[in-house]
This record gives sequence, structure tokens and C-alpha cells, in this order.
Amino acid sequence: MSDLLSSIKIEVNPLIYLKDPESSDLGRKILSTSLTMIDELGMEHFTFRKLAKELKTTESSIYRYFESKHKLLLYFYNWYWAWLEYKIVFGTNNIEPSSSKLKKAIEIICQPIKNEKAERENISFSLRSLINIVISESSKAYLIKEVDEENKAGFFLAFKTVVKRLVKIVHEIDPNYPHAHTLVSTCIEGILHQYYFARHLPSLSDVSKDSDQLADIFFHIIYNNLKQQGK
Amino acid sequence: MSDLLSSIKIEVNPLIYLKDPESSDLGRKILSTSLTMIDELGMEHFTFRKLAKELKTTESSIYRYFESKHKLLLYFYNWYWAWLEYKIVFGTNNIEPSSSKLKKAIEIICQPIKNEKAERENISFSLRSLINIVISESSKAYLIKEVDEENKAGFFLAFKTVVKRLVKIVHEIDPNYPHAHTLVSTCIEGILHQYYFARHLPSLSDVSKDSDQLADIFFHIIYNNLKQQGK
DNA sequence: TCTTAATTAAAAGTAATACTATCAAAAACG
DNA sequence: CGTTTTTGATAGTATTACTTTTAATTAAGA
Repeated sequence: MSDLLSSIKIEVNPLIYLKDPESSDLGRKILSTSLTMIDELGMEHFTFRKLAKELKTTESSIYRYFESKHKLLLYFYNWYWAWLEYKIVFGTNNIEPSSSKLKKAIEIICQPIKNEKAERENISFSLRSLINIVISESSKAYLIKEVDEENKAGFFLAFKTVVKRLVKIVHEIDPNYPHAHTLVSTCIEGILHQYYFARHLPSLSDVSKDSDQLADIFFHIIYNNLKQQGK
Repeated sequence: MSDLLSSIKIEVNPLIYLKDPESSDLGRKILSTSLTMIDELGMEHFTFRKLAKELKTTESSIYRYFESKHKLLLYFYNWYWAWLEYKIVFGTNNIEPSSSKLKKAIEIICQPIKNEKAERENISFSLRSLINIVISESSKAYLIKEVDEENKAGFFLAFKTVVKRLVKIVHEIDPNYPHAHTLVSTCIEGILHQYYFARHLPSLSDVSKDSDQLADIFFHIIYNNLKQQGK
């Protein structure tokens, strides 16, 4: 997989894969093709057999990279949040006051959702598919019986790091707000789910499919709960 | 399955089952045993074969009631939200002002989570297991490729109805708030996820496993976004 | 109570999934 | 050029998610 700037590589926890898929041609094909296949079929209907057929390779070759499709999902999940963290760190750098920083961070979270074409980065795979997968499938990455072991292995770290970043900004605005983790994780998940709802269960949402209000709505949901200090 | 008051029956969309599981002994056993098994094993590891073994019956007998384990999950999902709606309607009746009504409704959503033993209702199955399933598995009920067809068939109606109830209360407090559906659905899901996070991914939450702050936190998240009219 | 219809059990079978193992062929690399 | 690494081909296993058929059992109606 490629990266945000051509010189920076998104690192994914090596415990997630058996063999680094970025290290070979087949590995990269596994990533890019499985991404669009999972987007099209959904996790339930996606299988390594179908992927192997599509790639004109064999199941056993794929299993050399990932021990299960669940691990493959974790790979995408971590890649996405690591990439987004990078964008947030860069995009909010030097922004003042903290409320604007928060706004910007939320916009970055909503941005790839809003419009893939805004992306002019050299990413070698379908960012649109990656986002769709994060929206529709990533809850399945942690809503499993094995969650505690996998958490210990650091499989959810990238997402937790993004939450931590936002919490830090929230605490710059209001150091005394006691529920920043709850507020932030609820809103990040909320953003993703609202996008899903807008598409599939519209009565659970007020935004239309292609609207760009989400960032604004969620900025206010957070901001209205904080007592601004200073600025 | 039983009910809140002994005279009232929770109705589940009949398209979800092939044969009403409440109508026979085996059906009721399927419900109560699968409930605890899904709670223990998780959806991924739960199978009709294992259930049949536990019940000393056969797979084909179970398939006469539910065409898949997904439908069984939908059954529990709908039962739960239909039951909760009932509790909300009763529990918030005659409460004034609307802000107190909102508070009460959120408490009802959090209450079974908080403490199963507070329940003194004649429910013939494990409410604790049902709640665990709603928390850990119910996202999987709608994060699927078939969501649009299933939505058309009304499989998510019970949840949507609860959201609608809360939206109505929110609009009593502030008729002009334009994002009530987003706010309410985000918070209801947020409550469930926070409980999961508190248990399994505590760095995404500020509440401890057995705390009862959730209702308060989420009441304020909603309330602070509303401009109170009159009372 | 006898008959009939509905329900469940038993057994077997199918197609697909989620893997694992072995070994040979082909690239790549030093 | 030889060796290590990577891939392909083939096969196999255990389990899942069902379906089908037939026989036995139970319940319900006349």
C-alpha cells in the first residue's frame, strides 16, 4: 500500500499479518483487490477462495500473508486510523485557538467520507472502498469474543490513538470536562454510523447522503458540552 | 417469551420467523437457550448445531422456526427494542417538564444495562444475556449487505421507533433543533458502545464497568445542545 | 376415544467455508 | 550460478449452514 506523502509509510502492527503484504507484489495485490471485494461483497460474503480466484492465485498463497479474513480486516482498520491520525496531526498543527483545531480535526475525520475526489494523494488503492469498509465493517473488528486478547496485542491501538488526539484538543478547550473519552469516541463512531444511516436507514439521521453538514453537527455536539476557557 | 406485565405480549415482526417461537415449547426453549449461548459464545461461534445438541433436538427442528441465525438475532434485537419502547412510554408518561422526561427516558435505556437485579419483572429468560447481546451483537444485525431489503421488510422498525420517541421529547424541549435524529441515534448507540468500551476497551471511555453515570453523561450531551423553550 | 393433522426426531446429504499440509516450480538475490 | 525465498498446484480436514426425506410422536377435533 502506498502512503500520504510518497516518503512516509503507514505502519501496521506486524502481529496482524504473517508476512508483510507491502513487501511483495502478490501482497499488494491482495490488499488492493480484497479491499474492493470486501466493499462489494461485505465481510460475510467475502472469502479467501473468491479472492484467490480473482487474483488467479491460490488460497494457500493468501494464507501466507494473513491467517484469517478477520486479520485482513484488522489490517485495513489499523491502516485507516493510522493514516487519519497522520492527517490530523499535520492538518491541525499550528492552528489556534483550540476550538478551531477541534473543528479542523473533525473535518478531517469527515472529509474522506464527504468526498473522495478531494483527495489528490498518491494512494494506490481505492480510498473510497477503504472508507466504506471502515464504516460498514469495522465494528465487527472489535465486537468479538476475542476482543480482550486482541486489545492486549495492540490491534485497536491506531483507533485509540486518534481518540486520544481528540481528547487532548478537547482538554485544551476545557481541561475540566470529565467525560472527554466518552464524548470523543461516541462522536467518532457516530460520524461513521451517521454516514451509514444516511445511506441505508435514513430515519435515524438528519443528513442527506451527499451532505457535508456532518462535521458541523458533531463539532457542535462536542463544543456545546465544553466550558471554554480563555479563548 | 414473557412480557413486562403478564397481560402484555411483545410482538415481533412475523417476517423474522418462519414459525412463532412463542407458540410452542420447543420454540420457547430455542429462544431462552440460544440467548444464553449467544451471550457465551458470541454470534460467530454460535451455531444451530450446537444449539440443537444443547436442546437435545435436531438442526432441522430449529430451522423450522428460524431460517438462519441472523434472523434469530433480529428476533432478539426487535424484542429488546419493542420492550424498551414499552418501558419508555410507560415510564415517561405524565412526567413534566420535557427535560425530566428526557432524563427519565435515558435512564430507562441505561437501566437494564446498569443493573439487571433492579428488574422484578416476570421475564422467563436471561435479561442480562439479552442486553449483552444487544450491546455486543446488534450492530451486526444491520451492518450487512442485505440492509436495504431487510429495512424494507421492517426488520429495524422497533429500534427506529425508540429513536422517534426520543426525538419527539427532544423537540418538545427545543422544537427548532435540526439534528435531533442524528443526536438521538448517536447517543443511544453511544450508550451501548460505552458499556462495551468500559468493559473491553476502557481507554475509549471515562466510566468504570459498574458505574451508573452513563445516563447523566448522555442526558447532558443531548441537553446541552438544545435551547430550552419555556419550561 | 378414535382419527387425523400437525409437530418433532432421525438420518443422510450437499455445497461452501475456513483452514492446513506437502511438494514442486519459479523468481529473486547475492 | 547456486541458494534462498516466494508462489503454484493439489489435496485434504473439520465445520458450517443449510435441505430433504421419512418415520415416530403428540395434540386437537369430531
